[in-house]
Amino acid sequence: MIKYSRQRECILNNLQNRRDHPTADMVYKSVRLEQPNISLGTVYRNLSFLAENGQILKISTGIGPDRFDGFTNLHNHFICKSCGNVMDLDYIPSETIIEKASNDFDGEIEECEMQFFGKCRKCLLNN
Amino acid sequence: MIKYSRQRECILNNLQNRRDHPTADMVYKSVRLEQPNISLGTVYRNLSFLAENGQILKISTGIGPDRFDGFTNLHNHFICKSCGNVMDLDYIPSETIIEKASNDFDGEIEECEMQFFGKCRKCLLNN
DNA sequence: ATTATTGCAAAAGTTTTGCATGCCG
DNA sequence: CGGCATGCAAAACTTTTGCAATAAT
Repeated sequence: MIKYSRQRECILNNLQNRRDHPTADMVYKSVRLEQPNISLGTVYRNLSFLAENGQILKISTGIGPDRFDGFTNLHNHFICKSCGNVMDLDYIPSETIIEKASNDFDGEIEECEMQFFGKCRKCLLNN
Repeated sequence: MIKYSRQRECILNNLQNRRDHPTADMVYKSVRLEQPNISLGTVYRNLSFLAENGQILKISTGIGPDRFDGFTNLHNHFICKSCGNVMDLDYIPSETIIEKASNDFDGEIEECEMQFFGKCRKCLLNN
């Protein structure tokens, strides 16, 4: 049974009101402005909880700590290999990817995520 | 200037002779059978080196530690949400994904990786 | 009253790094 | 010889967890 928690609500609100893709620690620092007593452990616990419930996305980029995204509409991510920042990419292939990929695979595919890597505009200019 | 190292060669060979997607520690344990004095730090350093040089792939799954892949031909990965194992998926969309995605994006996209999530055959049966 | 959730702090786990030594070119 | 690479161990970082206290139903 799931009980309401002010901390969880703040974390979800925080993620839904920003367009970057913060780390757990960034969420922690930001939420602490409203909830000064919240602990980092609680942030981690709720981020896991919300991600498992599909209310947020967890993004593992391979560059630094995991990132989180409060927007769960269908989209993909670009990851800058230079600065590690994550940006939204609204392009979605027109093919029915999961369906086609399932033909090749002996198990149950539920989700597909595309990650694009390269250099963001800012890092291109700073070279 | 890059110098030859027996350790690096062993690590690369090890990855190219297995079809799983081992963690750094798994590579370490395996390579240590031939190179008993190799250290975990050296394994990490060389895995990073090889991945940056495009000789191997680094895979961040979001479930446990990073995985590595000695096969760099174009393919994608399936990640079992139950056991965390990584498997190859040879399906490649027919669209020119990167080209199309670049239209939406203000930076330079170099690579695209697709990760499929779900349950592998083994985990489906064990329920 | 019951139990999910929290705060705190310690622990676990992964990856990086400093430094003296060894090995390749 | 000069400098990259290694082994070792410590450190840095990220994330998880145990437990007593707090808060929601």
